[in-house]
Amino acid sequence: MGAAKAAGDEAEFQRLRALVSENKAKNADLNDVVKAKSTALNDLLLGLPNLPADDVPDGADEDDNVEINRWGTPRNFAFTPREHYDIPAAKDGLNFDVAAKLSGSRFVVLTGTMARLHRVLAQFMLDTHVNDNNLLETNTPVLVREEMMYGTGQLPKFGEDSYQTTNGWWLIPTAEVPLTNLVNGEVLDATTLPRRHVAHTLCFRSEAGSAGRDTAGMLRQHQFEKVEMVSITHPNESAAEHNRMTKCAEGILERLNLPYRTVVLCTGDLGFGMRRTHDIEVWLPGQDAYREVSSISIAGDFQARRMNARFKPEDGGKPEFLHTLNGSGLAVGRCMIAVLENGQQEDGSIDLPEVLRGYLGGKTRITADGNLA
RNA sequence: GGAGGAGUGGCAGAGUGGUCGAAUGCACCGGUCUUGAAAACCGACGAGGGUGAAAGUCCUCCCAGGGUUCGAAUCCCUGCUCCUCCGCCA
Repeated sequence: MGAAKAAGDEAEFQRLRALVSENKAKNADLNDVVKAKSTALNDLLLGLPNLPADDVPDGADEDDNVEINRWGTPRNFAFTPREHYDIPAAKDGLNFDVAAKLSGSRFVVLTGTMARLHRVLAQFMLDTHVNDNNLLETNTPVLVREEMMYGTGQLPKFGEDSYQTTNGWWLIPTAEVPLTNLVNGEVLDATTLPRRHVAHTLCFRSEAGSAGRDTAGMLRQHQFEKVEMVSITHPNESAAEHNRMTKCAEGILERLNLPYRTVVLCTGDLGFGMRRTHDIEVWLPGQDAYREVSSISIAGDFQARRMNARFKPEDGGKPEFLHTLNGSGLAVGRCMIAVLENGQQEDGSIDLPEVLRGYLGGKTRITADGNLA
């Protein structure tokens, strides 16, 4: 038509013009149909969970998880060990009442030695991951766009578990969201893989559906701190990376001399977007139970597909989807609970792990009245 | 928060309604020249997807999404991002 116009052939131009106009209406109708159907299809696809890896054990719930590692021996207590919030050395520094005044239930105000221990634990974790495990320290926003929550799989199905600001940002429930979405929409050079990030962030969770569970102490909070690891890998490397990350997390507990066990989640307990998940559970003598301090998962290409995150193969082939993995390394608050409960003494004081001494001015314990000594 | 301006290939930067997926320069790549390199010169040179054994071929893409039009990089609307100024704040 451009040619006809340029040649000044007005008759041909008008004929073509009418023809196009006619087809245009049909086209518009068809486009509407396509759009409606593809939106519906997309919604369905976004609601589909990931496929478990072949070696994930079948099972209905957490009782069917399979232990794959156990480290350390729980101490033999000559007295009945207390829960963290009842230990004299910790009691005054964990203030749930004043936190309730400020913010409501499931919050805590830490003061003095508790605040310092909490901070120091996070720093110890970061230092270990950066210096010994070669992860890239990363500091991210904790408010993210909605599409990032789709990218890692929190949305569309699990919006009620997180918080959203009035202008549309989401508060991250885990640093997995910003760290993984760093590669959202990117085509990476294969030679830059793997990418290994670690970040210490606040996390926010509504804890919808957990009413009445773990309400005592600081085990389950709306706001907590976590050191998170995220690896972006070539598909061939992701399985090995999963084990590497698990060791990184386990290493933190070993250095802190805290007994733990590692389980592989069965199909029934596996999260929406994950192929295989290892949970690391630390021994809490006050509860006489192993409790989760870390969850390390391989998403395969599940998140990468949602994010359209790809890499260019070294042989120059077409871009392929990356694999993404994430894991806590570790939940700071829960880890502190373990330090408190495992180190408690009959006199109400707490012996601290050796590795923290350098962070605590050489001090080795918390006295029953809450001071470092 | 207010007022302006801008988003084009790896980078810079033309293009303001008609064979534009897009000038030019730089970078990169191949070659000539050279003992070698540089310079100079010649050539090639955006991305994603479909199809194909390959050569090729088709589709989509000028921040994103809508709209106007027979036709949009170009006009309109919305969003996002960046820049400048003012305000405010850590």
